[in-house]
Amino acid sequence: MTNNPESKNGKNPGNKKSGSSGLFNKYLNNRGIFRNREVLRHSFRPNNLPHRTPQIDSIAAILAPSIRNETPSNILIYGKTGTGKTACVKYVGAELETACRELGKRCNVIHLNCELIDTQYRVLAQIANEIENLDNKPNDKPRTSIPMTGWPTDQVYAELKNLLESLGGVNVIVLDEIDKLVKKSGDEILYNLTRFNGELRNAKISMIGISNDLRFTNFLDPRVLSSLSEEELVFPPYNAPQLCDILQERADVAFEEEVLDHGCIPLCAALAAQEHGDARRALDLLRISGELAERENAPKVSEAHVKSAQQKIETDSLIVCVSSLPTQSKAVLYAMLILSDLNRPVFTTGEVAQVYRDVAQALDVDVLTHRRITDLISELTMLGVINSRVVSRGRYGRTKEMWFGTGTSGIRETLSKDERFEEERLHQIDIGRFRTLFR
DNA sequence: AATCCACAGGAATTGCGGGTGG
DNA sequence: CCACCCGCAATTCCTGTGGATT
Repeated sequence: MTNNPESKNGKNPGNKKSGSSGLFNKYLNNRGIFRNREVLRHSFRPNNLPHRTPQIDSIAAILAPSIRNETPSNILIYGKTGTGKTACVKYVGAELETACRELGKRCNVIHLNCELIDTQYRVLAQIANEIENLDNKPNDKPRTSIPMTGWPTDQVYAELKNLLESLGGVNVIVLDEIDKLVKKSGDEILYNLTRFNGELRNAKISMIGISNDLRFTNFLDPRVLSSLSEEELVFPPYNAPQLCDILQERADVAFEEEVLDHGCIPLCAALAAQEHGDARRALDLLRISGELAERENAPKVSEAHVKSAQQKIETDSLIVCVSSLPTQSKAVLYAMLILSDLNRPVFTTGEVAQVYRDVAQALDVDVLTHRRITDLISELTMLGVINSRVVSRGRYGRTKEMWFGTGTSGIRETLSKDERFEEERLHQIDIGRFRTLFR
């Protein structure tokens, strides 16, 4: 989803020996824009999370019993992307671990990203392996008594139980993106995890589920739900002023003195606030603005840079979106391109369907029905590739008008990269016929 | 006021690939 | 290994409809 243009930044040094070409000199002499660009990445964990104090306090209060070796309640956390859920949980988790260590208690926080670890087996195995290697020094070679595949699930379950029992203490298991896990593998794992506490004498476990999807509880067994959501927390989206604070804090570290124009941060915040208050988006904007300024050797980051960064993010995501479209949708999109080449800024479903027929035949793919085309058009609208609205033209029927938002060049370029859209085939389409047809 | 176009878009159904349990 | 099921793309059939024209 978030593609990092970072890697494109590296210039190819060619075949010359390093240091001799002078290729990088202009970057060396340039007084940098960035002091520490890493701070702007979403993987970076700041040790201060503005506007999340209430949430942090709640989590801390709920987890507090673990320092007295008691079992904390399970927590379910909701919130859209970029609202700081993961950051807050990691922060509190780290604090809890250090607090316990000072008291000589054993308490582990195990963070699992369920987007990667998405089956019952992998969850159990991953927990076991993490617990085993908790006390390792950096140079110790990791112990893996449970293979990543091969064992029956109940054996893994038993092994993990032994492991927990032998180590003791409170274990907080964080299931990040838990909705992905449940959608893929069901809620059986969650049920099994809740059962652990009944079978353990020496150790305790507690769960924190983090979900982007507010409706995901629909997929849960009521018993699992009631146990998992003993406590519920909602992370609301940030508003523009709050995003400003977040950005300011990181910008102070990330950029050199005085390189940011005054309006940059408020503008980034405003643009990101329009899109559901996503802090990641705001940080991306700021970082890419800086990178753009750096690349063109500008002394400062201006609001214009922010605007082109916004533009870049938009076209980048458009390209990713279009290139991942199924062939049929691409064919529909290509039909629309033909229409717009005929100097028709807006076109109707019927026209698209007619042109599409020829496109599909030229591409040698199945020709879908009109009904299906309307659905594909709706999908393209949903994805923001095109704009559309239903209009009534009285005697001349009721249809859907559609048009391209920003220029077609990005779309055209992306389509031409699809091997099935070779020019040779597309030349078979009789564009002249349409020119006379729609007049 | 009645008509009627050119579709929108809902419901039911089919066909297909991938996964699952026996 | 096969039978089965589920999710999804796609088709078929269908009813609904805003408003210029008659």
